[in-house]
Amino acid sequence: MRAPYGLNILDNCLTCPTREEHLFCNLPPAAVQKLNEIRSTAVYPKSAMLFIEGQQPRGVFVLCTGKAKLSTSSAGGRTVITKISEAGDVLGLSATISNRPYEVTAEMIEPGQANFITRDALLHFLREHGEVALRVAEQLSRNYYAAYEGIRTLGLTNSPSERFAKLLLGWSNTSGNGDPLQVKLTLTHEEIAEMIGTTRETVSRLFSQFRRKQLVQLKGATLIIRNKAALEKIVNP
Amino acid sequence: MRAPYGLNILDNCLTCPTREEHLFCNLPPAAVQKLNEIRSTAVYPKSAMLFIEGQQPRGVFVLCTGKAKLSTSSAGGRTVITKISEAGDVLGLSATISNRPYEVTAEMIEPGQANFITRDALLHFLREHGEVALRVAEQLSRNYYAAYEGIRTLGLTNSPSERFAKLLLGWSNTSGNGDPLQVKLTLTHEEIAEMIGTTRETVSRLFSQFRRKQLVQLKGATLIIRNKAALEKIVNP
DNA sequence: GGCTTTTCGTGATCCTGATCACGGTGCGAT
DNA sequence: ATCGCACCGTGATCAGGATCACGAAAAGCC
Repeated sequence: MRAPYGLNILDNCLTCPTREEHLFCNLPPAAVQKLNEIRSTAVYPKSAMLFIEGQQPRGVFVLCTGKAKLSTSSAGGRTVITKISEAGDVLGLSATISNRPYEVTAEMIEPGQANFITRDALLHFLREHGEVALRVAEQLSRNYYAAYEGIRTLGLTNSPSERFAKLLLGWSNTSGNGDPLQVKLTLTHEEIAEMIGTTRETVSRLFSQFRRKQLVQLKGATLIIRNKAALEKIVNP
Repeated sequence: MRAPYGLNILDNCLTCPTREEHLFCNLPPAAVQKLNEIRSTAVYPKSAMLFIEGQQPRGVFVLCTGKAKLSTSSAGGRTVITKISEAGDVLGLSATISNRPYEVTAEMIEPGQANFITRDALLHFLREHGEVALRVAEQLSRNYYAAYEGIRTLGLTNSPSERFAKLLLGWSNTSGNGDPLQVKLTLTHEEIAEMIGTTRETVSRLFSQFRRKQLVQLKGATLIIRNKAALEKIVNP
């Protein structure tokens, strides 16, 4: 089955290859079956908006493939990216549960597919499947932890270089492969800047600086971590 | 009934004066009754620690009276205060639900009473009272929102004066009385600094500066907001 | 009431990162 | 090919806070 943007469409949650790993995916078959019925699915191009900060919550999106960035902006045009979401992530959960406006904007940065579940259907489903409600609470707790991690990096370390090093290390842990550690870069400097609360120029300079110090090396869109220990020392001086 | 530190002890959730307002308090009588049975209560002096960041979660605390500050620290000794909790707040909820270490330290800054519910008892209670589990999810969502608000202020406004003005306005909205708006100051400059991610000295200077500009006025421990509009202009320039 | 301890006010210095500015590079569209 | 556009690299400048330092004021404590 083919879709726009050269993607395969996943048309059944029960046979989804990443089913085991995530909330709403790793559930008793009966529940997944039910989910499979109440969801609708769509494929989104790059820079499509799933929802926008401040909108009334329509429901949740379960990202099946692709990547999305979650961000929040100020009136002054400043933006913070709070998370890069990947396959399996549930977007808009807290807003939908609590019926408050979406607290972030979700924008695709790599094209992909997402399932949508309306608020009503979700609440109805949760009431029928009490065991899943607790899972939701756990997921919300995890989100909360992640948010806290954000607060810490933004609040406890007010030097961009520290935050930058921390970000690189985070990447090397989650998506890093092999030794030397390689990470594929998908974000622009601008976006990186928005993740660590600084400016595009500073990110550029940090890259240069880290390259000069042999901490990292750049091969096209691939970042190679050359001196992990030194990076860790920057984070915890 | 009298307790140490000159406080009255509240010995029954059903007759608690703030029962109406908060999670775990505003519940069907049967549920409150049950809660009343599984909780234990204690009175804490100033600077008592309810729990410490990184500890395995023992359970949740429901603050009945007094105030507590929630903070998180880095290895480098830097500290951020993420919230000042007041009567009715539930502390340690997300850690307890998800069984991860407490993500913050909770320290009393005004003596008060707190009920404690062990993790096991809470989970058992939630499984018996399914309707409360959703309430918990809602509460977690609210916490999450609050955390987001923190990220925004720390990430979107990197000028201490902006954050300071924002903090003052926040105070005037929640605890402000009368016109001119009066707010009782209970935090030290150091603590204020930890709330807005700056240093003690900068907070001192900001107070002076705001006083010189007639934005606020200080009468002992009482802060009077003289020019709310100007403060708002600092926040949204 | 005197003692220690915490908290506050403010000056002087220094340095980092924001901001502005401009040219280079790479890539997709036509 | 080449035009256009988004992205990147780097220099120059500048201000706002962090940091250090010290004394004054206020708040607990016998």
